[in-house]
Amino acid sequence: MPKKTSDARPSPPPHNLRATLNDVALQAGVDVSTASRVLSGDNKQRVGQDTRNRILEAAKSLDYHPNITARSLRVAKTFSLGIAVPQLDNPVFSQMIIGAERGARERGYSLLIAHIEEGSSDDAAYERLASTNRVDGLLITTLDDNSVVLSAAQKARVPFMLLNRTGPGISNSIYFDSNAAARLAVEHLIGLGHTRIAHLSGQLNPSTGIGRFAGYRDALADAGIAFDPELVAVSGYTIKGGAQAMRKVLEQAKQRPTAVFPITLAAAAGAIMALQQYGIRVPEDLSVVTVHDGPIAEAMFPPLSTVQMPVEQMGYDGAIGLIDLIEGRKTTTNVMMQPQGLIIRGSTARVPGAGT
Amino acid sequence: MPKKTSDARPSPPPHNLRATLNDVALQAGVDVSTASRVLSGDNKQRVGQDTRNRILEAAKSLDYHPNITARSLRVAKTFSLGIAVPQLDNPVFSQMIIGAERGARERGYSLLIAHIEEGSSDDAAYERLASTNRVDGLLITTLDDNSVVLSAAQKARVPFMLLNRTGPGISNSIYFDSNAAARLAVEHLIGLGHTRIAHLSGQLNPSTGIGRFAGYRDALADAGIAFDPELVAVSGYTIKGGAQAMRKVLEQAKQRPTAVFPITLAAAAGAIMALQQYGIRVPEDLSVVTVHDGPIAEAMFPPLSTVQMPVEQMGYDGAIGLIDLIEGRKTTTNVMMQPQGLIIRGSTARVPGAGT
DNA sequence: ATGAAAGCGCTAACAT
DNA sequence: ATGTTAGCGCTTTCAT
Repeated sequence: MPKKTSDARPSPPPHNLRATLNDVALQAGVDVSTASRVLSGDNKQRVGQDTRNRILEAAKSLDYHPNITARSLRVAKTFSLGIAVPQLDNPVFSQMIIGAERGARERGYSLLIAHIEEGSSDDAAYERLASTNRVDGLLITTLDDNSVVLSAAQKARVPFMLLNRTGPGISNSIYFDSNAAARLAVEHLIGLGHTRIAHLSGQLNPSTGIGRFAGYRDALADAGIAFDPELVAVSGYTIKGGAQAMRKVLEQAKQRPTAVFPITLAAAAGAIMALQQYGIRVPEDLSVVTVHDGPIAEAMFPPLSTVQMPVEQMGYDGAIGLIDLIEGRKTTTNVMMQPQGLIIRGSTARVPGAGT
Repeated sequence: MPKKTSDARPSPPPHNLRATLNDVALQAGVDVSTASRVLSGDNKQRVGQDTRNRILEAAKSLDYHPNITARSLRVAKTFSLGIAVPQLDNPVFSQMIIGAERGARERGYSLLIAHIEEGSSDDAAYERLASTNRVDGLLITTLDDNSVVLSAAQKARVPFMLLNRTGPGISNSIYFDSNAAARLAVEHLIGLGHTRIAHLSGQLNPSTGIGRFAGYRDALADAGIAFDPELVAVSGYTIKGGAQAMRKVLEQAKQRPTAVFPITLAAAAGAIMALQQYGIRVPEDLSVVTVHDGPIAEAMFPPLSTVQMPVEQMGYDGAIGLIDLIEGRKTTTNVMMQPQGLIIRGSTARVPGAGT
């Protein structure tokens, strides 16, 4: 019985559409420019306390939300960041995204993701994001060598930031001290009395692969342990690669190692599979430690001892740094993050036959 | 010495800024509306072959890329989709995102992600995405009950699609036949001669939890195996929950089960950890099978037998369906996906003491 | 302190 | 088949 549209009703959306700044201005009895001054967030604009209140009130009563598209057009910024990842189902990248999303959100930006399909060139993903003017900046991650990505990023003509990598000529990156992380891992093994320590190494990526390998060698050298090339095999960054490399080491080494340091969580998972095939017990017969304390480290059996890697933090800092870049607060940021520590779980033990 | 700005130079970006439609029109000697007709993709616009070519050529020579923000403002669409996920480092969600991103991209949309922080209400994430007019539609995933999410989505006032869930009053969803998947898993065990089959069940989510539990009971009933409540414990969807539930079953059951069907990959990982603590061998003493063939299924020891779940496909179909909704080609889509099959790996074997 | 007016780059009537 | 015009919602000089 109550007529739906009677007289002055303060029903939030006046029409079916969303309220615009103009609607707010009308209702507050001011000009839209004044409303803008109040509502644009830039609250250092001088507006009378009284009018300001009226505008705020009107906005609330109309459930006003700025149309970010219009604002973007006007100020020539999209307020969004793009992140391109090669594999989404890799804890390193998902954690990075979590961090980046948080950073972006805190600064009022959105995060747009692009998945770089296996096989398609990286260029495609960056072009997609940047050339259509969808993003103000790019967060760049890659498994491959930097060169490809770099040229793609240049082409994009927006500021960009390299995540988990750096390199010559890179003016913006946030990366990890892989060398220090490797040392931490290997020194842990050495501290447990191990001397025959294998390494399953990376190859594709200079930054991670070389850094961790160097840390491994340095730690051995510092402890006066001779480097034995038979104890090293290239695993890359996959489970399968880890398993293959582990088998290779077991077969090529005249004297079996008592510990292994696989370059990543994935390689470690593969290594443990291989060990179990051989009937080698972890950690009784052989200790395993790796870098990156991702969620599956806890889920494996035995739970893996790992060096903590601030992956989410890298994503967060990357986003913040990129925004600083975009907004002109900085022109260059190269930050190396340190490993946060060692989490000792069940995969490492004293060298067999060493007493307590 | 060469003057920077001499006469007609075809250097791609005329100024430091990007070329606009106007630049293209100028260079082609046509009006911007004509250029728009050619370049807006809507190529069923009638434009003379000759002018069309000139415009295309000009666009290429200027390296023109449409400003999507301006287009968005004009047509009142953002050409982007939002997806809100509760956990990014869960293979279910990462695979869904991969699929959704692919679907969106194929249709010229971008995918914007929002991470629902633990503790913060889901509302916040949806509001963030939708109320600032950043997205044309929402892909909704949740671990919790639907009700919360639903109200949040309504508030968002954009079309939305539920992923991996459905419910009464939901007009758009794409979900999984959990019942059938559970049957497949349990029938596999029954086929191997098992009769004492435990189940680690969900609880939080009606759709997944109830469906899989029902499939478990149905499969038992069909095989004439009596349901034994002692063999069931609630695990939820985490590793820790899986381990606890497994322990509970082992302790409460008068006669130990010979097989277990944990509700998810995470629960299965936890269960296996618990079994290893008890010195129970998989699969010699006890078989394990679960649903969702995520990447860690292969990485575990023993590699897990699982029912394949089309997670990525759900993401893809969800995105496509949502876009159909947005563009008015459909008004309702409720699709139930079927399990794709059973992958038998090393975690299931014939019941102990049954001969070949 | 506030209003008037212009314009970001694009698309879509409405001419012609 | 192509040009003219208006305007999406907002911010930002420039006046007052």
